Amino acid sequence: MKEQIEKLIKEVLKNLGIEDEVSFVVEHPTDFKNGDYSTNVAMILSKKMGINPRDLAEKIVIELKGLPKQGFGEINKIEVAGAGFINFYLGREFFTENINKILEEKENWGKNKKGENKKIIVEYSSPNIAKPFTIGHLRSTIIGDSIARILTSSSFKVIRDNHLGDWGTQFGKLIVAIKNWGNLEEIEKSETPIKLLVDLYVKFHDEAEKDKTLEDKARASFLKLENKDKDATDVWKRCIDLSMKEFERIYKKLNITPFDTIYGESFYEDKMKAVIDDVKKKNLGKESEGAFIIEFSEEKKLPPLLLLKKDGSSLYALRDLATDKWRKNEYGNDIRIINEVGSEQKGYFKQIIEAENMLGYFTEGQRIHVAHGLYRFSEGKMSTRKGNVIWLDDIINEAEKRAGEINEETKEIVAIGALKFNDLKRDSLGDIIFNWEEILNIKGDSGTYLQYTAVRANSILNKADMNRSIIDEIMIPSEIIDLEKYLYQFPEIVEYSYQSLQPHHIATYLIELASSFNNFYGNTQILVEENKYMTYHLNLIKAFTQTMKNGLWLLGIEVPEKM
RNA sequence: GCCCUUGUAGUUCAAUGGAUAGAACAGCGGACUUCUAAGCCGUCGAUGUAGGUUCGAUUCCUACCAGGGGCACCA
Repeated sequence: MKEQIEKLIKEVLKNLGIEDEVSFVVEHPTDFKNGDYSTNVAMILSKKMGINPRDLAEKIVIELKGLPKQGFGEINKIEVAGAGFINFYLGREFFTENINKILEEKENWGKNKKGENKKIIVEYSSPNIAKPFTIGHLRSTIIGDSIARILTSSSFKVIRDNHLGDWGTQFGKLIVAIKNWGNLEEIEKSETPIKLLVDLYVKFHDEAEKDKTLEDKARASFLKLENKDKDATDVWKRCIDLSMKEFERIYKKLNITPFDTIYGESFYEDKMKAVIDDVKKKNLGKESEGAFIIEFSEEKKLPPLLLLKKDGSSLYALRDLATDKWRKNEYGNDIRIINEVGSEQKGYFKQIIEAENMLGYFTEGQRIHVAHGLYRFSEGKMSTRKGNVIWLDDIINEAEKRAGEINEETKEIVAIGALKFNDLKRDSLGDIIFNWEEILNIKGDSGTYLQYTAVRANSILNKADMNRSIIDEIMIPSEIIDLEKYLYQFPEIVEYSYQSLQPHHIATYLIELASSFNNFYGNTQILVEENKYMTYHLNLIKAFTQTMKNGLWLLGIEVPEKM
């Protein structure tokens, strides 16, 4: 439609003797009452031509109306408005056709698309072994899962990768802590093994402030691990088993799509040497204060990237480079990679992406860091090291308690929906100040509102199928209603979310969609007999239910049977 | 010090350079034995400051103010 309108306008400009390229746009006005499409062409041109924009717009409209009819049979009305906008109003047939399309698409929408072999890795969640799964990890998990779903619906072959933090000096710290103050057998028998491991991790940092040799001991322990020391490896493996059990339980509870690959950092342990070789071959490496680093050109304004410590053991960056090199070999040169990771790592990812360019691994745009802000207390940052964290379990329990006060049966699905929506409704870049009331919101702009509205629409359909009820008094409205217009925009919203890799556009859209439904059907009388308007309404409600379901699927929010 | 990022109603969030800045919560005021109250209707209320670019700026640019984050052996 948009292209059609653009074509018509270009034709008119030609007729008016304007030959130059004009960079006008055709778009949806923000307000439905300003039409379905709108163009600013008159405002762009008016200055150049020295004509009042409204007069020019009128002129263009007259020309438009003078064109042969074919090509814009679906346009009902063309109007000049505001400062010189030309607004196009579409007729009912157009929207009815769209609703029929939605009803037909039912079975093969989005998630069932085969994919056109555009492979993309979405790396998200990536919790650290033996650290708590707190609200901090929640964001990457929820947003990453949603982005993966959006990409799937946009015909990508998505590879969901959980890049576990199962390697690094932290394990040295943990091994030292277990040796000094813990007992692994007892931890394994405990009901809350992860909490005990975290306690030890926190204790390590407390003690390390008093005893400076502890940090060195931790580094030594990690070096042992890298050298495949038997005892160290045993402790490491047992910690991983404990953590994985915990993570799997949480993913299931959160309705996160199962990962395609779960390769921890340790998986890439033997793939790092190849990167060092590449760096040396390209002469990009340098020794500095005993460490092995990559330096960037001055105009990049990036600090050097450390690959190896002075004791020769590896750093995060080297493991990441090894990871991406391996992925390229495994999935092909065209593979795209998205890392959904906190914004505090923005600078780091700039370094990684730049380094991979220099190494010739990837080209511009192939590697993307999707950043999200952090959950914070109003007093400051959450930190595992300091022990001031909020466990995800506590949040889920509290959310279920609140949802359970209204309906015990649906409390789990509602609690998770509320939690997820609260995250997905906002631009992910900003920080979130932790607040119980906000995070567990089940009123107003909430996942619960969406679930509830979807359930209610479904329930109308069920009653209608039983031939008992129908919507009365509302005949077919003479004007196109907002609900129809919102339904039409769904694919564009998904496309926009995909382009910007921002699920929140879908979230806010769904709120508007649901409101427009409630606005129209929220206060309706029910009749017990059929009438001739039934098909219009039932199709509209069906299309609505279907779109809500698709939209909520993109956010990873389930719809209960009843509420 | 350098780099990144965020400032929108009392609060939590929207807004693809467009039209009267859109919701929700809280506040105030309503409707109603229903498919639906986890809802519906009405009302009050906002772009950090100062410039610039533009026909048009919450959006782009500059400076300032105020938060948050990063910057060498953590990840």
